[in-house]
Amino acid sequence: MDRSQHLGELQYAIMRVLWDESEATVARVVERLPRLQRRALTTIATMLTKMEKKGVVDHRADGRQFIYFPTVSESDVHRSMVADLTERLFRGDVGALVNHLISEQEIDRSELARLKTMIAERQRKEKPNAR
Amino acid sequence: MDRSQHLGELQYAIMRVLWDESEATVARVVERLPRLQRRALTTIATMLTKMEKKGVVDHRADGRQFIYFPTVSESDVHRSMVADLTERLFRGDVGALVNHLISEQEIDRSELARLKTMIAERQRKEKPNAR
DNA sequence: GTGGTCGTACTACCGCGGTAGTTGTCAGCA
DNA sequence: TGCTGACAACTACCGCGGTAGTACGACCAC
Repeated sequence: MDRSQHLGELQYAIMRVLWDESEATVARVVERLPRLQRRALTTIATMLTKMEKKGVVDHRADGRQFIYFPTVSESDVHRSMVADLTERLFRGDVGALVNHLISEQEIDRSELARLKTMIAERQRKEKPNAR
Repeated sequence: MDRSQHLGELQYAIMRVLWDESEATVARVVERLPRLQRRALTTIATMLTKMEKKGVVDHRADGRQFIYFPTVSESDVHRSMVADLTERLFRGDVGALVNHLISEQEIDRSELARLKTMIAERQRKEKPNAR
């Protein structure tokens, strides 16, 4: 099982470029990286190699160049990383995490209202085929 | 600034013991660690030393022994780690994270209802002194 | 064909979580 | 007084994210 598609800061930034562009050469990735994440070409190339070994990207050759593309979606990564944290910190209790978010984290009134709507929406989709 | 009170798996398990016991010797920590996290005494001692350097625990001497105690609370750590992930994955948008949780993560009907109550509760506390 | 450029491969290194053996020290006991 | 056991300190290593220099192969321009 290829669990642990946990990505570091830079790796995630690289994935963002790839998700955005669908595919890109190393040079293209570097150029699309936000200033703060910008690194030497070789660094990004190394990172991409490691990420390929990990299975989150793959590449095909175009002449001399390698064109990299993602093999996992952004929501795959989100799911995996959020689930990881939820497990670590709240023994997998998603409700406890949400509770933490609305009680301990900065969140304004309009946001709260938006969330209520989201939940109602979700309930509508859930109710009909309740198991 | 002592940011980054990000804790690894074992470190968090150690903190859990410390929060639970208020303070403990190395031996006591080992003995209270869940089976899966149990490690050699020296490993825990090393870990505690590193954690002290990081500022999440401190110790006092009792004769030959060191008694360790936490210097940060569990909710401090939760806040810090959750904020970290929110920043990384959702550009700090807490609502986006909650949205992800209720739409992508496993969550059942009764849980959904519980969350609605939590939000309503929170709104009652928020509304009066709306800025 | 020979040198410069482009681009990947290889290698090395840092920091940190994690893991634990070895060493040194001290207190209490024989 | 000298041994032993309990502890902390020190040291070393692994894996991985991150960082980048250097080597090397291929292609292009002259």
